[in-house]
Amino acid sequence: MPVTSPSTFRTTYAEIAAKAGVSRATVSRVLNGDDRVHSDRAQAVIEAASKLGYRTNRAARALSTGRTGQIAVVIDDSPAVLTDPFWGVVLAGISRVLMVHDIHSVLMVSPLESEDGPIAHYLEGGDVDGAIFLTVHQEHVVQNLVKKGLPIVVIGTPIDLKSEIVYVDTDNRLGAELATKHLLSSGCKKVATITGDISSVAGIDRLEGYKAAHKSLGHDLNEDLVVNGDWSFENAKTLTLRLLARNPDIDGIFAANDTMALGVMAAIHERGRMVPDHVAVVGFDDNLMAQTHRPGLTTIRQDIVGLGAAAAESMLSILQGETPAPKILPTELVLRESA
Amino acid sequence: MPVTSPSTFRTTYAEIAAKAGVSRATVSRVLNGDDRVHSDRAQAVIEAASKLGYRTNRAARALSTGRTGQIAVVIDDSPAVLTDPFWGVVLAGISRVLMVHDIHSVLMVSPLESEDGPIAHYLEGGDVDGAIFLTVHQEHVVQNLVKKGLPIVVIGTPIDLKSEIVYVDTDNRLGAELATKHLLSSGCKKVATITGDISSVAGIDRLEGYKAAHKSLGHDLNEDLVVNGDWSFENAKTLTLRLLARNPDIDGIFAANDTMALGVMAAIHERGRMVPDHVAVVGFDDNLMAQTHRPGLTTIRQDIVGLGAAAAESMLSILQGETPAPKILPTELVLRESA
DNA sequence: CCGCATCGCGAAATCGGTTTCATGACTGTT
DNA sequence: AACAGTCATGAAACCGATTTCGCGATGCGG
Repeated sequence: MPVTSPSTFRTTYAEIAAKAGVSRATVSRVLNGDDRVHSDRAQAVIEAASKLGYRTNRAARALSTGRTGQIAVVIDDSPAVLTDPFWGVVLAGISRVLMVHDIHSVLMVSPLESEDGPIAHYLEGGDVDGAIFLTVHQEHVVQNLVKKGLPIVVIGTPIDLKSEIVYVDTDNRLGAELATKHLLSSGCKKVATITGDISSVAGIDRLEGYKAAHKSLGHDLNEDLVVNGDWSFENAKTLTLRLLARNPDIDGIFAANDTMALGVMAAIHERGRMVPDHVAVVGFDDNLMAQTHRPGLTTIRQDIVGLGAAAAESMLSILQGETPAPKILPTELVLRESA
Repeated sequence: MPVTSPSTFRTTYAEIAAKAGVSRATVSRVLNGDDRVHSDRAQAVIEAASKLGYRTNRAARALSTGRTGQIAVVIDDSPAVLTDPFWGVVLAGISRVLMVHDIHSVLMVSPLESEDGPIAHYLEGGDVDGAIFLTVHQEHVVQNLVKKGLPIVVIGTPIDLKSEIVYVDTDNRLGAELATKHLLSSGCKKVATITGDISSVAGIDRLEGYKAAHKSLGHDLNEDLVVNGDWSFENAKTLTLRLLARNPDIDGIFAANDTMALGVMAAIHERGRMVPDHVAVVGFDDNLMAQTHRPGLTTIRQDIVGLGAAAAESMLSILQGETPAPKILPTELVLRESA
């Protein structure tokens, strides 16, 4: 149907072929870097293509090769996720890498409820060559897609299926250890932690890092100082108030993310105590709020762009038939005023 | 090239046609809702398609119809943009609407420097049916694409080309007026404003709203109380310190976004003054920080998801050959502690 | 100088829907 | 009962790039 679309002006191989005096097959070979073409002919093709302003028609190529040149990026459609600046930056990391390889990122914002939900539906439809998941609640859905042969990379460590799913993640354990060690070695005697959601791997790992730091520095572990949070500001604040009431002599708190660290500081202030003089606080993530809050939040910086880039690179690797090992990215302690 | 891809198992019209005992043409008609097919045959086709788990091949369809069923979403690749939670939410709004119409969002994260930059390149390539721009610095680049017939929607009001570009925006002027009126009518005598970047339309409009509120409530406008910021925390803080030094009796400040409002509050505290007792503060956006900061920030809420959804709907409308009018979304005052 | 392997290249088939066009069946009119 | 006009349907062309296949030309060994 000749919908008079903007693409009316697109050049095709036929035109290039005519202009360069070769066949369409040769045009294809040249433009795809097949070196078995005489250099003068190749030159002619390249010139013709550039003069005519040729753009390859991805649909046609996809139909012919079975590869779409597109990767789905799947994000959970919940306010908590989309509101988090974290994912925007990850997205940028992914997009940059893929774009260099002439691959488009197709955004799918939707709850990945079930195996036959809309997302799984789309992904199985063959519209994309693979999928990168930014958050995974339903591992078996992912596993199912993997089994069907769809190249998949997950950002964040899987709980059960570490060995079956390609993933990239921040070194949560070591980061948390760094944070806790900083508190312990800068003089704190009694360091508590507000954990993240400990049904998530990140939550678990950051807690383990906290414990490892104590062990490694020869400090006793007091289970009373470990409080299970849920990554949110309000909850962390409430928990901290309760924690400080029970243990007034706490002089350091490691919050498993920055948002909670702000909640922790709010609670400390509300109790009339000072950060860091009375209680030192360290967070995790180094998000914008860590920088803009006063006092500035000492925290663990993740390489967020790097996380996205690593995911994209793992995807490229899978597409080339390899099976990349999980990638764990290092973290870094950022010193500000809070500890 | 028969790359043994996951899509090896895809059903085609040929198989459905065979199973239903009709021709491929008829399959196409039925699956595209052409009602000129006997209902029993149509039924047979539908059943066969569902039994075989048919998924339409978008590449094939695109090649045939010239429409890709994809819309580009273009975001500026700068930390300031990607770090802003705002855009993630807009993205969700866009994606939701488009997905309902079976249109994919292709993410393009890149600086849109010039008319022959990579983005313009892609967009002209015909890989997408249209483009939604989340931020626009170079209006002429956009205009150029519009002239070439590419359906385009811009989020945010254009500076020069209001009449030539389809856009959606928040009612910045009225929102700012609301904010300022709230300050003035709740007893503030001397209300200053830290503007956004006044080379942007949002910056200008929010400033105008500030002025309109004064006029409307019969307050004099003191140009000394208008300070040009740049949307950033640090800058706002510095400017506020200077402002308060010059005008110690300021008792209200309207910051043109929440990030700056936090900077304003930081400055106020640093001067040993209290929010809102000494100086009341109102922001704009209602982002996460407005909610988590203590004291809670009174601010103007934008319907961010709505902004994305409106953009997507305008795009759909353009794709149907219409020329939608600009859409300006209403705002709402959110009362918290800061004013 | 001849035969066989190699090499560059074009003709044509292919990917999977969509759409035009022609055909045969059927309806209704006189 | 014959004829024009609908109508549902299938055969085939088409979208544009890729790739197989085979042909003619060249290069090499003997």
